[in-house]
Amino acid sequence: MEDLTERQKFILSLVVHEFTRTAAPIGSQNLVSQFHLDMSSATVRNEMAVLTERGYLRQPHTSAGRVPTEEGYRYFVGRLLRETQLPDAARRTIAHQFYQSRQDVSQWTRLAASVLAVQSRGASVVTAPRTEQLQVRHLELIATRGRQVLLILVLAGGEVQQRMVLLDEAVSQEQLSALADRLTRALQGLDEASIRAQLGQWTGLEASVVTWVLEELTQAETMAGGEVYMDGVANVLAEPEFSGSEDARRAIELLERRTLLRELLAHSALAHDAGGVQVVIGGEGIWEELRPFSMVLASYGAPGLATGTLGVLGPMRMAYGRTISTVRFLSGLLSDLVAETMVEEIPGSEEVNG
Amino acid sequence: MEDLTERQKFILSLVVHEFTRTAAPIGSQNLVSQFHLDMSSATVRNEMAVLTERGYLRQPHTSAGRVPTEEGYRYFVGRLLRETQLPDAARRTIAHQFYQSRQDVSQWTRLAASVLAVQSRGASVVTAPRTEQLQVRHLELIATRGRQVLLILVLAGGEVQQRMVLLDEAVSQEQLSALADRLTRALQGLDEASIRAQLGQWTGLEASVVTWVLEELTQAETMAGGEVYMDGVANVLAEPEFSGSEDARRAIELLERRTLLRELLAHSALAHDAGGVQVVIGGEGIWEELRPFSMVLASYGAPGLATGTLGVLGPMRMAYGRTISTVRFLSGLLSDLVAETMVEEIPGSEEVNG
DNA sequence: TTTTAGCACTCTAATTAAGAGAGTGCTAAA
DNA sequence: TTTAGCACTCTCTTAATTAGAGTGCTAAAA
Repeated sequence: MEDLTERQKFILSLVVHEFTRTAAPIGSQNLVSQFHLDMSSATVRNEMAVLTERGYLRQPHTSAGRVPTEEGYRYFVGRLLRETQLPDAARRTIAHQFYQSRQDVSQWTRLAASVLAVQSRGASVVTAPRTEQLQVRHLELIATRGRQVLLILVLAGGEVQQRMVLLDEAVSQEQLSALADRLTRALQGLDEASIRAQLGQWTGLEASVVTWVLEELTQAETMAGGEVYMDGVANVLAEPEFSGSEDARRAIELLERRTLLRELLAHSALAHDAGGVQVVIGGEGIWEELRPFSMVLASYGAPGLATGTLGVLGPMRMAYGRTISTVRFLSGLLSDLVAETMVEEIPGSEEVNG
Repeated sequence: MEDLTERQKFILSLVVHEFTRTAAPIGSQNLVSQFHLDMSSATVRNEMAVLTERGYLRQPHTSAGRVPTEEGYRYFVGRLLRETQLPDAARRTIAHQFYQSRQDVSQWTRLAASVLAVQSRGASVVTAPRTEQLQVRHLELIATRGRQVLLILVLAGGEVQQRMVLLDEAVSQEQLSALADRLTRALQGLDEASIRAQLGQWTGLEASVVTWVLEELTQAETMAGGEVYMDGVANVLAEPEFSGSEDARRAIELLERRTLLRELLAHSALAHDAGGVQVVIGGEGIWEELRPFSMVLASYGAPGLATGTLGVLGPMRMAYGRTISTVRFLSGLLSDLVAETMVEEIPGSEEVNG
């Protein structure tokens, strides 16, 4: 099948833009007067007929204007949308906000969710950065009261896990510190499997602590994705097509399940890829609950170090241009922050010794 | 003004219950046949007229059934609702779930939000437990790469703050550990003000670290309330009176602001208190956005140790009985967990020394 | 004095009918 | 290839009608 003519592409773009703005079907007349096109409405109608036949537009009913189909949006995003950058002013403002909360990783994700929600006017979801490879970097035991001890486990990548444990007998802080030091040296750089393999070499109190460390690693593993921050859920409800529909409720349920991003990325091959940013339009036939929605998502972070995901859920008629550029910008910004701030390879950490 | 007769109270209860169930105005006929009352609809009508005059019921329009007013709900919650307990089975199930994630504080709050949302069929908000008095318990410095060091600050109460800092020059892990140990001894049990008072006595690297600790304390202070977990937002949208109304969107916006619980508790004197559980009905004339909603909330934790808040947002016609008993039960459960697991007074922590 | 049957009255929500408006596809001319 | 003209289609709005639920009042019964 031959490609669309330039004029057809142009009209498709106009319909997508206008529908994004008004959420109402677009008629030929409307389009001509709105954009002062130097062709007649009949010509536009003919082109629209072609676009409809090709499956890029559809009519809600015989005598209504046109609305983009899922395929129409895909064509638009994949071939008509030119790469845009976030305005410089916006970039600077956002970067400044992040600069101010540079020290606190958990703030990033919250801030990213907030910025994303505001810029895209959709619901945003951001997962905290975390290492895929869960290795022990450091552990610490802190006496609290009697036999209760706080176990702090720092993973490669800087993630900190904490847990209260109950010893068989009371142990002084000095002894705990020495024990933690010994175990840190022994376990540093090891992942769950390696530690499990040498579990037999420990006895008594040490064995207990190592077991707890293993449990903590397992739990960190299964928690897969870590903290999830959401923002702008109310934005979705503000869209006219969702006010008072079941769709919005189901979408929010989906977001609340917290597994959505992971599932989507697992199937990411299916989505359209716009320079590292994935666009999932209308659930791509796989996620039935997402049918009236689109999602724009991207991973961020440094591979092998720590990675996370950020995404936006919005109506299918979302402003893809702005949303994609925001997601791309934030993804880059967060990647930089991860690279700057996160812990790097363990062997090199002792480069200055004594 | 003399009090309501028993029969009037009874009818008010029935109206509240029935309206909670159906969300439609309740007529006298309806009520008689529904509950096989041994009085005529005319009698019920007369009593309803009294209740309406007293301000406990109202009619959406002249020829409609009755609906409880805010005052009606207040009377119901305050004087008619008898204290109920969550069924034993439910209590056991919930306690078991918490038992399984006993070790991880951040899991509690998430789990509490989930349980609360399911049981109350509303939107739940839970803040993580935290100490009001921010005192240093322990600090740790972990070398990562070059001059980058991970500063871990454990507060009294067990809360852990982490932060990446950049030293002026590279320092070995041994030196960092010694430094952390020195500073832990010096700062242990002190709050922000005390540390700030003796800031002058530190110099060089130590002064830097102490400054970072102070910054971290300040930040922990301003974050007031710590992490906020939400669940069941979609439940609110499922209620018939909110499907397709602005109200639901505004309520969700309110929840997303994350300051709601704090504001509500600050005014808690205004709300009705049902055995430690606060019930805020229809915004109590203060929170305009909450007008069509009610909230049931409670604090939990051990005073002076660590406290948090949990609450439910639902329609004004929510099932107060079940919601209140769930909130009360969870509040108790979380309090127990905090008391069991959290760190206690610092001076006693060295009871077994060497 | 309290309760209840009877009844006229009121207001909403659902149903139907009519018409305006927007937009289309087709035909034939430019 | 484009465009003016036109009949046609379908939805959305408005108005009118009706069915139904529920009320308040009155007068009789308990």
